[in-house]
Amino acid sequence: MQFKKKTPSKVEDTCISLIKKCNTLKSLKTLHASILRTVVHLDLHRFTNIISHYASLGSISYAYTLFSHRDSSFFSDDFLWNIMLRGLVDNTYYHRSLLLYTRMQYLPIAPDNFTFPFLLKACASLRNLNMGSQLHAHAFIYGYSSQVFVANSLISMYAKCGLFYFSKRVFDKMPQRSIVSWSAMIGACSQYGFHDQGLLLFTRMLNEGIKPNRASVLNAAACVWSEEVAPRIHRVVVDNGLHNDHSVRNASMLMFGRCGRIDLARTLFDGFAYKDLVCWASMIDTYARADLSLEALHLFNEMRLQCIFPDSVVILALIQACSILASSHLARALHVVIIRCLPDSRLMLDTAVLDLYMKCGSLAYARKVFGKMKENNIISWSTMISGYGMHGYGGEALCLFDQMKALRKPDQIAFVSILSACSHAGLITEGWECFNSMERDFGVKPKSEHYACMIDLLGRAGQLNQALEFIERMPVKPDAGVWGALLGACRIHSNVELAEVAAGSLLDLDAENPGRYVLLSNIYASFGKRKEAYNIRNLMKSRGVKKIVGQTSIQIKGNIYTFVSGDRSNPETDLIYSELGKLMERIRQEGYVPDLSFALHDVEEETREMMLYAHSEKLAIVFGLIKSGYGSSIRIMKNLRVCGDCHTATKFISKVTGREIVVRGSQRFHHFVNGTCSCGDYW
DNA sequence: CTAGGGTTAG
Repeated sequence: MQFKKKTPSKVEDTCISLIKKCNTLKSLKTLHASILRTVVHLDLHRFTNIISHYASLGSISYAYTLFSHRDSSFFSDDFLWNIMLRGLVDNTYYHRSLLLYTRMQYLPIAPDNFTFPFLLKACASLRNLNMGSQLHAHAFIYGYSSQVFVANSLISMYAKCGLFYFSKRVFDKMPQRSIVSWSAMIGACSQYGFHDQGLLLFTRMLNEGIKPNRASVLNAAACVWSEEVAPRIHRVVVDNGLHNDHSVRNASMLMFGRCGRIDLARTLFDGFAYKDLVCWASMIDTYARADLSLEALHLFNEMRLQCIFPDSVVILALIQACSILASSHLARALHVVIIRCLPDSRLMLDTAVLDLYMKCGSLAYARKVFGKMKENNIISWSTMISGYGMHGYGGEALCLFDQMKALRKPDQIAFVSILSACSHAGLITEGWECFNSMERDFGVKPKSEHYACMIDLLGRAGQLNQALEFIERMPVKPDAGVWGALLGACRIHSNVELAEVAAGSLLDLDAENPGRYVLLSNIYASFGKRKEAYNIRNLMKSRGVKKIVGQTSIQIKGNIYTFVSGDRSNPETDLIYSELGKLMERIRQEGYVPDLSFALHDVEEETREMMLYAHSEKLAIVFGLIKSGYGSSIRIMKNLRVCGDCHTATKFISKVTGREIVVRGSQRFHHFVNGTCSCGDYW
């Protein structure tokens, strides 16, 4: 590129427009050299432009070198400083930008209203609250803290650093606000889960006559979680002509999906003339979160047919979908895709895969993935710990927890993982030790979930009265999980009085959960209190709560077979039932006694026993025995908690057949080997 | 020269 000599002012203009036209680092360097050859003394304006352009082309170190060797007459120009700060921040050199600001304070140069937004952005990205609030003070002293751009930056800085109420205070005190102030504040509300407040702000904004733009509706849409509100927001979107914007359309789609209107989400999806990757990812994720695994997988196939390659977000959505299906085949297939195609974001994907393997019962693979992970964070540790917990490996979980404690401060969820692992494994002393250390050693306040684990632990030990006392002494309000744990313990230890206490709260707190009614009714039935059992079932019906049909599935050679109680839909039904009959006879000889309290109550005893035999768990196990090679283990999955009678029967089956049987219930895994179960008969 | 802005693991 050649630089032509013209009159000085023209030269300067041309020069700057030439600088701006450079779109590669190489062309900029050539131009820079030729400018230096032609002009002896580079003026401030051109110098700044060159630095700015080096930064925007990514050569921040070059820009910084130029800046450091600048002419002494440019020394205290704030524009130049701002450009340098912007360059650093844009290139994610946040720390460096803050250091430069610190140096600036010792020089005769004052920050202006442009300076603060750059620096606050750096603090926000670094989550450096300390520096952020110092900058707030400086901005105040220099008189810029109410300036719209500065205040907007403060809002998002505080929001990112975890101080929602500081954001709110800045917002409330602003003498005037721009659309950006509103959308930043609404965004903060959605980030902190204050959805109603966010929607309220959005409405207020509209009432003040401010025309919504892209960002504001995106943030408002993220606050929508109810079917009634979603169409209203969508109308605002359409009325303001924002419905053709890609990101807005994707956000609307997700909004409908979140509110349970998968149909409307799909309609929007189908309406996209051009579907980008985010669009596919969002729809697949919508299906996965709605437990529509097969739809998610189907859509993924369609995506592949259009030659669109998945990214980590798509894979995460698929992992979610597979965890419902619990297919270890699919898990491995996905894992292969990750290893081959997605070397980035490995921590997140590996953690998700780890969790998936655990949920599919592939403990060995999970362990392998964890062992090979290059880095670990609190999430991956917790995942592995709760995975061990689900399988009843309390010792391994504790060992891992100890290792983790040396490296990271456990958070609330980490404690849920370890406490539930202790309760699943019956490690009572260890559980108490963990619980006591929470607040004492780590400053983590126990929440309801942690108490629920402890109730489970006490219940397992049969200390039901202590469990109740513990609940009464809880500093937080016991939730459904806590009472549910007590009710479960009452079922195991046959305590109808306490069951009634627990149910008293539970049937209000968790009124729409059918499992609670069924459990209580079973407890009554096991005490022969037919009338009470019947009443509970009636209460459930009158409240319009539908019982979830129990079903068990088993995978044979990549195909998934599902059974419900008394199922006769399998083509090999006759064989299954005749084998089932033989097997039941065999385990009876071994000492199995059917527990009729798990059958329906209003039929004859003989029929009840037949119905018990035909429970979905038993059908799936028998099918597995028929279809799999001798000696191989059998894996089945149930959508609900495993039935007590099936649990007993499975123990006997594992003994008489010599097979390992792995059952995934809704709460945990049961490994049956030679007549015993890993749960220690507390499920 | 400045702020907000679609999907992401326990």
